[in-house]
Amino acid sequence: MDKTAVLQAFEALSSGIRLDVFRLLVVAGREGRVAGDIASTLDLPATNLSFHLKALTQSGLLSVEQEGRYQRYRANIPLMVQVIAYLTDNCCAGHPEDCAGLRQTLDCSNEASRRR
Amino acid sequence: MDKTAVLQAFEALSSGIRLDVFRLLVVAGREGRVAGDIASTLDLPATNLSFHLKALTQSGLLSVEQEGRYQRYRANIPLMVQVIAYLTDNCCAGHPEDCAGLRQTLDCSNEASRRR
DNA sequence: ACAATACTTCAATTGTTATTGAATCATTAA
DNA sequence: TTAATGATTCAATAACAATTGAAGTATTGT
Repeated sequence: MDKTAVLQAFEALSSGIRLDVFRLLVVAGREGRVAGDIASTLDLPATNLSFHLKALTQSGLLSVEQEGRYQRYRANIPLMVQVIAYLTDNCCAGHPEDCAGLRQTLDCSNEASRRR
Repeated sequence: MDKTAVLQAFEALSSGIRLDVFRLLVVAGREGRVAGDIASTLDLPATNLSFHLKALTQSGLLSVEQEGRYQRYRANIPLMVQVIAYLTDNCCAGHPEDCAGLRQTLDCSNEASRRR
């Protein structure tokens, strides 16, 4: 994973609007959401949302697919995982207990995470 | 975990210098590193590094401790974990297989992660 | 006490990012 | 084919972040 890609991802996530958009699409999963749907959910002018969707897409965190006159956006989960891996790389070198919470937090197949 | 805290963390990580600093300290672990040490490792002027250390510290991603005339910085791993949790929250609702790579990637106590 | 070292703050400049309304493009419905 | 809808682009303005050198504060060594 190269640093500039990770940086672009963090830049993309460092705006409140884009963070909301991305999280919305993380939850939406495979189905994704079309732009207008996102705009009304987050109560944003189309022009401003478009600006942020472009930034997120250019960072690679979102993908777009055209559906007639709609644009369907989806979160790129594998990229998200790679970014996290880059950040946490070697995080507990010598002291695995320091980041014990990490595995637990991220085991999204367990009960606790479903309750979160 | 509140959104503004997460945003501050992403803002902090969205600069190449701060990303390098943070990762350096993630690897350094409990021991941390003093400012001058970080400056020489990353080849940065003290004044510029100081600016970025302040931003990282204000975001909560770093802690500082004074040691005589030195300032020792450490990564705040629990906050990093919370930020990741916020981002990945509900990431595989209904489709656990979509983020199967997540658990594996982040199991830093396993062999593969030590080799990364 | 004085000088040196470690680091931070300040102020000025430069560069980058966000927001908005108007205009545009593409697709669908009448 | 004309009108309506969904979405993006453009240009202008406003807001914010990064870098630098000079000055300042705190601690240690002589």
